[in-house]
Amino acid sequence: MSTSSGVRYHHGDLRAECLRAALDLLEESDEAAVSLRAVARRAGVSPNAPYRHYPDKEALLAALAVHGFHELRATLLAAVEPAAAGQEVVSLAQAYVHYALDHPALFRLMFSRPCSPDHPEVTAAGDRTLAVISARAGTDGTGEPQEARPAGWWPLVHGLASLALHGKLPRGGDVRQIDELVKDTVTAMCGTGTGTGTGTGTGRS
Amino acid sequence: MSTSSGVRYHHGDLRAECLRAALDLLEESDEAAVSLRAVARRAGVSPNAPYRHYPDKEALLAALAVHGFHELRATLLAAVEPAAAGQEVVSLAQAYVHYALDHPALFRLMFSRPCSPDHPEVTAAGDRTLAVISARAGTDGTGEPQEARPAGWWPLVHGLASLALHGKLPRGGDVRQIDELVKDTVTAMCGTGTGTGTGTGTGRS
DNA sequence: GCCCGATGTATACACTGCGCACATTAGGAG
DNA sequence: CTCCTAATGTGCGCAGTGTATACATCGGGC
Repeated sequence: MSTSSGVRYHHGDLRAECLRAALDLLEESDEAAVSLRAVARRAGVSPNAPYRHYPDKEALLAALAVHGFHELRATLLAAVEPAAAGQEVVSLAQAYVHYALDHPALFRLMFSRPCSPDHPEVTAAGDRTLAVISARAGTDGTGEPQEARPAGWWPLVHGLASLALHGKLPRGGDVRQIDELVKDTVTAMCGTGTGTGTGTGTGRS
Repeated sequence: MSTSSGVRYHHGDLRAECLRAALDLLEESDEAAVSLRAVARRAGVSPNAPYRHYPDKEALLAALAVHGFHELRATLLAAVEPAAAGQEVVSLAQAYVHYALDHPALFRLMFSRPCSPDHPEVTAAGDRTLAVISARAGTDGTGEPQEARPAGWWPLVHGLASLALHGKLPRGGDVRQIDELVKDTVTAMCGTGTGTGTGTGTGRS
């Protein structure tokens, strides 16, 4: 179904299309559904065509992880920008957990295997995201940093995300209640005094 | 290599042997290495023999997870028993992280996929372990509970374990330094005043 | 002594990752 | 315009996997 019909032999941008297809497969089911053949099928291309752009399956998964880290970073940046002073730790935490819940398979893929030895791109993308997390907010004009995130902030929030993904957090799977739980836990553990109502969430679905 | 030689046709306890073989494969490499055929090979048995005891691969993995939760529970109980008063949160946390680092593939398997809908045994085993975590210590004779673990304790420690497994914790991969980092983080976030020297660890290798 | 259910084997099929040779195309040199 | 070359995609094949089905073998009850 390719060479004799009018279908173009060259795809144009198969590399990007493979990423898209793999992401779709991830969202639709889970990592097990991401096979190079399924990706090729979805791109309307021969089973081995993706190998021209990704040397092996690990490379495709690594590219997916990189994409995820970029997206997570953007989400965190978007969440921290309009945050009211003093609510930054909560907004960031909620955005982090939201991202995990919105992209469960991708989030698991990003943190599943040790990334150190292989694929430096993944490590780099992860570190760039981590920089957003560990950075203190810039000065807000008064000259003093808006808020400092304690050293345990990331482990706490990452644990909340992982356990929420695993379904082991109380309050079932409702997003609003998980939002509230994240807010309560983070404020309690990080000692932010301002506690007014439910967090506003971060705009992500 | 089976029916005509003197080798016994029936294995005796293949169910347990499959579990052992699968655990060995997990420790030697990772979850990807656990195939039913490899398990059967290692048990010296036909490729399809395990299906007599586990209806499909998921069932085997679920049994592995159950085993892991039991083992983790025992480890936590062992760690909490000889703990000095006021050091319980730290000892438990270190034991939890140690278990993750000692059995990386199994730990990931235990928390990889949402366990709610399928395999109630896994959920039950996980909840029994969770009970050890969330329970307050019994009275120590004086009538007052030794220590209360705050609500965010588990997410924090689970996050520490996950990130340590992922290689994203500072201090490289050295166990002693991770021990100290866990101790520092947990005491800082959970507000336990007693801070004397490095934690003793929990006796696990 | 004989039969039956439990246990393990044999065979088969679809699917996967991946290596190899080949076909097709785009784009520049003449 | 023609031809050559490298990038890109196809076809085919191999080994390994999960799983279904039919068959062989064993141990315990009548």
